[in-house]
Amino acid sequence: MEKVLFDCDYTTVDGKAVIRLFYKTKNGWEIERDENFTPYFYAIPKTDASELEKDLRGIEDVLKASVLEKNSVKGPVNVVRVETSHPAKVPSLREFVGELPSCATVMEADIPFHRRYLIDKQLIPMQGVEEFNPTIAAFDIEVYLPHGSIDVKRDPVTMLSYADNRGVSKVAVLKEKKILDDPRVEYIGSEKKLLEKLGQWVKEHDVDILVGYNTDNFDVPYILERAEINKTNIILGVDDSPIRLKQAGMNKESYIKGRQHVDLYSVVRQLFNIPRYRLEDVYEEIAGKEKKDLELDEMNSYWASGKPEDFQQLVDYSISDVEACITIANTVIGLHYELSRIVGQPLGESSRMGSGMRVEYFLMRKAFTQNILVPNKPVQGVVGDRLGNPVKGAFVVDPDKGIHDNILLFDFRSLYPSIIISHNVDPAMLDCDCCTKEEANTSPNGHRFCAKRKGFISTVLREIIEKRIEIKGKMKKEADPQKKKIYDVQQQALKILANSAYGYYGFAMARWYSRECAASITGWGRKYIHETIEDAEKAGFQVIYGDTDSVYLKYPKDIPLKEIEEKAITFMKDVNKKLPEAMELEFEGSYPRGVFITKKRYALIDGEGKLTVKGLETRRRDWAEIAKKTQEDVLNAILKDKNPEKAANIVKATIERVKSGKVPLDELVIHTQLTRKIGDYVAEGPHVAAAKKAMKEGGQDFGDGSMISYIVTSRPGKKIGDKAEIIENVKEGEYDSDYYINNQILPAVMRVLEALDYSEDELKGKGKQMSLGDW
DNA sequence: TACCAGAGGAG
DNA sequence: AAATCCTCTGGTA
Repeated sequence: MEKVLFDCDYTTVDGKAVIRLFYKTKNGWEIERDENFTPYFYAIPKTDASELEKDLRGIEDVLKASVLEKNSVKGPVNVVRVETSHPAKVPSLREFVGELPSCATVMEADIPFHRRYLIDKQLIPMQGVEEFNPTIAAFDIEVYLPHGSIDVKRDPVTMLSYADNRGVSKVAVLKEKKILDDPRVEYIGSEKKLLEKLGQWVKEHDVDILVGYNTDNFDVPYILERAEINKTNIILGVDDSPIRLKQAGMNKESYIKGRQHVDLYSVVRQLFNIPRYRLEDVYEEIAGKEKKDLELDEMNSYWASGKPEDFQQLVDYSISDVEACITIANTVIGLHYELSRIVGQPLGESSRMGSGMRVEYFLMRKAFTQNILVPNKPVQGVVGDRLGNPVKGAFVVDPDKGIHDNILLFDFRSLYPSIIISHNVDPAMLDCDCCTKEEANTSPNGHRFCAKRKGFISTVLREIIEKRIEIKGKMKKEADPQKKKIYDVQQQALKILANSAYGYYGFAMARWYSRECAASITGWGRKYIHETIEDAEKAGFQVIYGDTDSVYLKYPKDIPLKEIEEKAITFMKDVNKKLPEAMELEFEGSYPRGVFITKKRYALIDGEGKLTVKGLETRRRDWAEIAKKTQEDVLNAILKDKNPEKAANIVKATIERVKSGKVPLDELVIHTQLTRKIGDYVAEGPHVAAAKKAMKEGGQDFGDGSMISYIVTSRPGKKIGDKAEIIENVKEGEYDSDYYINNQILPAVMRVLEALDYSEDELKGKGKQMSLGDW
């Protein structure tokens, strides 16, 4: 690999767009230019393409108009390719062309120019980047906040920290005089110079990928505002351009030319399923250990005091943040190199895409190679119609509530992707003329898909799945752990893409949206799970539970486990014989014991004694830790120790502890997210009430998306909301014991204990004694 | 008691 | 800017 493509954009020279490609080579950055790529789109004729072509000739801004054939959903069509000189001219020109009497519509006029270039030239960013061993650096700012609130106009940046994957860690501070002997600290008297340090460091260390945590929405906007106040620029681009901030819906995105900026916050939110996404939470999830943390008032007093020991705390904290970012980057960046390659767009852009956009750019790239016309993005009214017309989803079995022993779990491997490729589920294959009713793949809801040709989307999905199998095979054989890791990341990326295909068909903003496809996929899914349940029952199994693509079974008679397993294998083989070739029911494992509460809420213990909990409070972030922990202990007592008495004692002891008033607030805090602006709530729950109070009294600002961490206090009030206060405003011990006993611990544990009634023989009558009154 | 809004999980 | 199904709480009438 001679060079790696990092970025693509265009500049304007004499009114003409010039593409720039940013390559990293062994000798540094190289910018290649292409002056010969012109913006274009397709005009679709009402009737005759040559008539439309004639109408287009001589129109101002039309450089060239030529008839050519493209493949549409309805088959080959003649279209007119319209070229113009500059991307900025496209919006007005496409409107004008679209209004011509001979023109039905325009297509592919809504693809950003630099992305269009990468697609048309089939260039792949990040190809071979691993061999280059790129320099990844993290940055972070601290602001001294003596006023308790943050005001970018008033409060300067006091610290700027930096760490990279070469072992450099340092921090620039807004203090003139040396305080510490720590060689990592640079003392800088002016904020202007402090801000400029970022650009100097990035250049000095020749950073390839700059990362941060929530840098899009905090650090970069803050730095840019402070830079403006200080009349300076934040030069980070390899062409010496400043970092650029873009409004993207509700959020901001920031981009650097050439070297790529990745905000790990958005990356991590997609990749990990954890209750909270603060930097320390994510670091703990990855590293398995806690990160140094400081409270806001500690930070303020340490900065104000200026004592060496206090200042050292600040330095350590600030550096621990950027070092944590490097740890996170090291674990997630490989997958994002791969996603950038699959999506075919620069890392900075692909890392900020959701699943829908990723699928779309992947499909657009494939469509180009097959001369397929890319459908337009839907207009607002169409999006509204799609949203107002949801697609029926999966089937969930009402569980046989209570305790069960010797449970077997089966599930369909990649159910939805395998349905798509097995039945050729593709918008272009819908209701074809070439197949009779009998010949076509007819979905349970009556949609017919061609059985003679193969759809473009169903085919690329098949290729993805086959590629993944091939890579997994190579991965297994590979001995070198580093190469193994790369294969693993490749197969993960393909899995992510394949699993997004169904969601994409039902995504209201999708170009290739297809209600018929989405409904057919879930329709087939429901059919297969229903048939599997029937077959299991016919084979003598009891179906305890099932959801979408999984079934939990048990054999009701008391026969040896070995015989049950044999019957299970026979059942599975029979099911698989009937299934299309790409589909497969797999045996996932067995569980000695489980308790099923309701749909999507149950717990299982495996052969090693490991507890799996689904949907119950233990798994929810909007329940207090004390309720979650007690529920988990009770589940273990029942499923692992088979000892309901122990469960009862756990609950009694916890309640005593709560009553004593000595439970730390950490175990009582409830985390609930604001999912809209505070003024937009019709119903005011406790978290909203707590947030409102804190905003009124403390001058804090909780916007859309903020996590509210509150305590139900012992303060007077009728509603729970009256007693709810954000944790920062509550003293230890100031909590409402009755609330935590009656509304947190008891509901959580009783849900589990009440299920015991279903197997009284095992409980030897003890279940009956455990009612709410006994406590 | 019945109903709604809201949150967050499962697959 | 991927989808739907589902349970449960707190507030209100």
